[in-house]
Amino acid sequence: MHTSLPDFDMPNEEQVHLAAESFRLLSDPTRIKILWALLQGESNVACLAELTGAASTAVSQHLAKLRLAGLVKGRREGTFVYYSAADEHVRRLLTQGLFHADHIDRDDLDHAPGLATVDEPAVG
Amino acid sequence: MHTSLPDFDMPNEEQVHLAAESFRLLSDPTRIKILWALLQGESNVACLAELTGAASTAVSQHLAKLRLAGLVKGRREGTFVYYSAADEHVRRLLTQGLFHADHIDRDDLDHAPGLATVDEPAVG
DNA sequence: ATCGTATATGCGCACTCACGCAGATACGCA
DNA sequence: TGCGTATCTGCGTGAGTGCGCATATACGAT
Repeated sequence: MHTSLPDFDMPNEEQVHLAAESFRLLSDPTRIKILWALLQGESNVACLAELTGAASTAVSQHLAKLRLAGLVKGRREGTFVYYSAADEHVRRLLTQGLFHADHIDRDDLDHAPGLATVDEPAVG
Repeated sequence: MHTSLPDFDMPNEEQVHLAAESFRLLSDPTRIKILWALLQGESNVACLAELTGAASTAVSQHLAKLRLAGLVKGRREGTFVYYSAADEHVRRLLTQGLFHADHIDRDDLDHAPGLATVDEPAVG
């Protein structure tokens, strides 16, 4: 049936699921702004709310999810909680996503597929 | 109020939105499998359905969304439509996401379970 | 102890999404 | 022309999600 690709390499179910979960956490504009801000320095809920234009409660809920996923970490100082991005993976993912957004070649028009050529120069 | 960061750099609203949309498209396990398969060679709906374990209609709908977003492109050959990944951005994003899945440091549970070191997916 | 601020959480609503089903469409073949 | 296969699309359903509101908690100050 599906022929081809004898040595086909499909990631583990769990790995796929985790990746999907990570992407899902990055699929919200408010969370992207929050993470982008945290990549430039730690901040607290009120500050992030102002920077992102979202309500404090919304920011807090977003931070809770990001913290559960391990994408951000919090440091309490008095009544404030200063958050910061967890690691460089977040930066890479987010940077790639935003960079990708600048290079999107949309063909949401019908775009009859008469083309071929799947040439893919090796990635560095 | 939010002090700090005088030269704070926040991406455009549109760029954030586009990035969120891209991430949202990558936030589904079935679509991740589809894209991962297409990164290793072009394939058709039935083949992808078998590889991913999803129904043909579901795969077709996923491919439609991915095509609208410009992440995949289709080439018709008779009754078959052979899909392939659009560009290297998809590969980089997906690879980073799957690679990131291996290095997640969750703090909702004390630590990740077994998950025996799956070597980084060989790209290119 | 009480009060005020900063943050977190439970609840409800509106919205989106993935999936399955059925029907429509495109293409090759006779 | 008609038939069979591959793919696409419209509709309904169940599950998930972001947000706002109200409330609860944590901390410092008095």
